[in-house]
Amino acid sequence: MAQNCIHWFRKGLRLHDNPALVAALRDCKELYPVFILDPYHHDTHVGINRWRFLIGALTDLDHSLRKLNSRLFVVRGKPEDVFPKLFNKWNITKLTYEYDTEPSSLTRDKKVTSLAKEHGVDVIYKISHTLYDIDRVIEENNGKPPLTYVRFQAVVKMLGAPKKPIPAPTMEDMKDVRTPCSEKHEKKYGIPTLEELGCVTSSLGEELFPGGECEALRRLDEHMKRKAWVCSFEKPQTSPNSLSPSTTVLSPYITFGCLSVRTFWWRLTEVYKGSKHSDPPVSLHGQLLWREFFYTASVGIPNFNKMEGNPVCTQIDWDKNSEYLTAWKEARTGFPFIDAIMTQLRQDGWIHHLARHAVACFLTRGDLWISWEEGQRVFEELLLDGDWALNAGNWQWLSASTFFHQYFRVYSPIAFGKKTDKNGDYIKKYLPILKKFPAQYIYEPWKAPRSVQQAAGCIVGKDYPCPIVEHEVISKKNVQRMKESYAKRSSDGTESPKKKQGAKRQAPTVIEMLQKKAKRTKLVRNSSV
DNA sequence: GACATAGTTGGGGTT
DNA sequence: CAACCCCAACTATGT
Repeated sequence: MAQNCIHWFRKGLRLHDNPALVAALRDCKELYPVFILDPYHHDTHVGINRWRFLIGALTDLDHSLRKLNSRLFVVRGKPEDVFPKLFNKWNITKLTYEYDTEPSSLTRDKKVTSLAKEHGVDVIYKISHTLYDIDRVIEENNGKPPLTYVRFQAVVKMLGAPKKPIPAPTMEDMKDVRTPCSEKHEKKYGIPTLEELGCVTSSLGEELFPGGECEALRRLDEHMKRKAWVCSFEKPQTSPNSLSPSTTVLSPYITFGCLSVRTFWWRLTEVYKGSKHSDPPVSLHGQLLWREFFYTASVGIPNFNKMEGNPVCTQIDWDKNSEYLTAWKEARTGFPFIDAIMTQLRQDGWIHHLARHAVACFLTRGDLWISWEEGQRVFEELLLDGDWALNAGNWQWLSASTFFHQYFRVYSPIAFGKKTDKNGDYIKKYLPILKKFPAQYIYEPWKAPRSVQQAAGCIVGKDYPCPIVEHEVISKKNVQRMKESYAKRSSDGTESPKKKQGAKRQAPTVIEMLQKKAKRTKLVRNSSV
């Protein structure tokens, strides 16, 4: 019963904890590890840093596969065009891949699965991108995704601890397996270069977070050695504007699947064992559960990356303002804290979670009143850890559209950063034009007297932009606009009353209600005396 | 009085 | 100081 198998790498760019790959190796004679480069799918929202990370991850994967006497095949084309050809060419009998909950992936995988059936190819997929089977989580919560973290925690508690990761395949597992390779392999199936992907490499900065499974596991080891740090980790206590990251930055590796979340989870469990440690939501375990929380929401809520047609998202009359949007995107808002963060995002491909809060609030409900969908698009392009579910979920959160509703709490683009960086060293690192400004004015350089601006060699309005909005004024106005949107939302709810079965109780008359109220207050008074 | 359902209230929400 | 909504726990009502 020897099989010819394709293991299809998409996310999950790793050998460790890869159950679908292990399934491919069972009774396998010929193994073809494939990654599909779809030029139609990938051209729009992927920035150069993300491409570079992917190339790193694929290169590392190919190296690891070579050590197992195999190779990676990078195939150019659309999956639905590519697979029928490969099935025939390699006499494929089995296709394996890691389950992906993204709607566009599900559509794609459905197509490929039916093509496989037509070609007599067995399809096996396994869950290993998330800690839990997301559909199970929703089922456990009576068919609806939890909308609060507390509720989510209660649900996963009932499901028990996540599955343990499985080890990477060894030479022993590969002893009866071969990967036929032609001499034209590099030319036909080689890993792409940035040039092939149409990237302009002249603006490329230092590679702070190189892609790949080896790098991921090395970084994981490094962090897990810091037992005291791991055990005391509390996300809200980490700084958004430290000069080097105050958190692990393992997220890009998790996004691409260079690192298994289950491996991360169980390594943390080991480190925690027998020691006092922080707990969710603020702990490192808690961070992985946040990811799971948003994955669950993204699976259970239709149109999760949009406002319209998204049943849990508050409908807000966002402005269309390309001038503001461009200023935000290109780090020209005139607020140094915001512009520094947007510069770091573009250059490094990573910014701290709280920095994301600051710029997201600023773009949407705080200052510019631009739709969170615009911000989502920019993050998707620039973040190395840009993840469909997390990006959509967090943008909804920060814009107070879904999950979070205390819209009157607005981040100040001036005060927020000062808490952890009084001198503005972070601003000076990413906006060198401001580096000679005294700390007193670094968060609001427009307030500096002309003489100070001259001494700093930076005239506001000429060398660095004036603030595009007056935060104190606009943010108050926006809170009112939020209030209106929320009012509309709740009145819409009552206009279409839910039909409730078996509602046998009559509505009380006004008099009855008043009587009841009187009774209640009386009771309260009596009991409190 | 047991049970089911509707309505009310208060506490809390990762920063 | 509360504004927002969600949820659990409570009370009230009806079978």
